[in-house]
Amino acid sequence: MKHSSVQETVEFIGTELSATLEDYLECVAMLAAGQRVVRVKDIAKSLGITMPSVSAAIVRLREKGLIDSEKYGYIELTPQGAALAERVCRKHSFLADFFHGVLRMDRKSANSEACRLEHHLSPEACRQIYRLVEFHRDQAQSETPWTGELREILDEKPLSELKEGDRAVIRRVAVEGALRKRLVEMGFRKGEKVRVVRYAPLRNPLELELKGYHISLRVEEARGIIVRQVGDEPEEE
Amino acid sequence: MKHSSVQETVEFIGTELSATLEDYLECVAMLAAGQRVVRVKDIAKSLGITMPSVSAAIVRLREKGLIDSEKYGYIELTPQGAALAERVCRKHSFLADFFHGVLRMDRKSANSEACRLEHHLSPEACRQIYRLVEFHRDQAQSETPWTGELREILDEKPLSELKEGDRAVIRRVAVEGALRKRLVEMGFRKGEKVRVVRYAPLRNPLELELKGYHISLRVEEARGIIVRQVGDEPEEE
DNA sequence: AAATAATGTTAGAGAAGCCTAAATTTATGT
DNA sequence: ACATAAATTTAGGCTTCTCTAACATTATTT
Ligand SMILES: [Mn+2]
Ligand SMILES: [Mn+2]
Ligand SMILES: [Mn+2]
Ligand SMILES: [Mn+2]
Repeated sequence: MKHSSVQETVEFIGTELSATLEDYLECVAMLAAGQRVVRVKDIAKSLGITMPSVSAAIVRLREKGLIDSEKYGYIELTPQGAALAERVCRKHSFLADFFHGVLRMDRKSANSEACRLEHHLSPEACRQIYRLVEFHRDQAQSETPWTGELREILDEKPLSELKEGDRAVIRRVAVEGALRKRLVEMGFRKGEKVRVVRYAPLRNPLELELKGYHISLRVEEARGIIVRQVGDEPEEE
Repeated sequence: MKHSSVQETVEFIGTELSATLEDYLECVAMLAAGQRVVRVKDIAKSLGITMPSVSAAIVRLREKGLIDSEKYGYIELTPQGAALAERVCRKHSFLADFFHGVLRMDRKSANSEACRLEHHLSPEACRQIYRLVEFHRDQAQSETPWTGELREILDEKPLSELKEGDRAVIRRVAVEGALRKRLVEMGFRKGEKVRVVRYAPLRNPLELELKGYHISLRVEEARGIIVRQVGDEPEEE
């Protein structure tokens, strides 16, 4: 109701949504999948935005024929809206797979990364990333050596980036000179296990556990110790 | 001049630029590298934006202490501005490497892709992609088999996506039934070379050259023929 | 069946970013 | 030097997206 005549489904061309509106659509789709009905309140909560802003966004989406709702009522996607939401979700999902599965970021970061990028990727880039993810999964499954090598590289990070409670194995001490000598003498050697016990209030120094002893290190020093995080990520696929 | 006291360089915290402003900064840096002076006109032309809009953006950037310029005068980056621009450029550059070098997109698409995404990637994602690019380059250099396999996969595209004049080798016919039989009988077989002679005004049908003969195909039919583009991309690294 | 609470909409405002049209300033040519 | 051209800024307007405060509707209690 609004368009007068033919070609409502065919006229699918001028469908260029802003990143924001795509997120609203995606959000509605996800909520709809988990609940009977979707309300302004749910969207507001889920996106961390006030209800009036959501209300206004819903109006914009309704004008584009992507959402169907009546005043004070439930919110539903039109078929067109659902189709678009589905597209966004697919992008989100395989981008998250890329960041988590291939690039080894934790699920949460991978998701937020995906949700920021999903609106800016061209279809071609999507396709190529999708293929890369699939290829990588196949190769990882057949345990080709290169996927292991890559993982080793990707899992390296400076000790200073761990969070409280994280455990890691030391890979190398990436500083030279006196500091290196000091660190090595303290026991920071390849293969050794460390655990972050606690950050001081200002994140400096940080307290570590190494071979049963507790050691304090300044963040600048910890930055030079390259570790491989361990124990995390219970692979909740 | 504006901030009254200490810590102008140290206070580097609240430096969250919008995607737009990052692009302005990047643009100024690039122009500055290629010319003696940068003017509003140059930026406007380079970004495809009107001069008044650029003027306004310059004001916003000057307020943030990232650009130094006086009315009707040249535009320069402050040290802080240059530092930020440099960061954006680095992101752009290795993202472009990712899309071109790893994902096999053509340079132009890779660049525009990179320039859209560069503003939305977290530092962690940046680092991981950077590592992936490096790893891939090393592996491709030592000609490991998997990089070749991956390339084969990434280079596949439907015949319908080629542009006029493009040449390609057929990899497979990805349809079943009568249409498949017809296409195969016409000569669309694995290993055969094709060239796109011309698209009809409405992009349908498209005229192809196959084994010296000219053949017309509807786009829907061409979509089912998976090819590997060839001859393009003179590797202008 | 009120009264109260929860939810949703309206009104109004502000920041970013874009535009066109109209000054204003600087550069250039004779 | 002065007229003209080019570049820049100002002024004013528009869209998108956000917010708070106030009002309206719907749901829940009592
Ligand atoms: Mn998103
Ligand atoms: Mn998303
Ligand atoms: Mn950019
Ligand atoms: Mn860029």
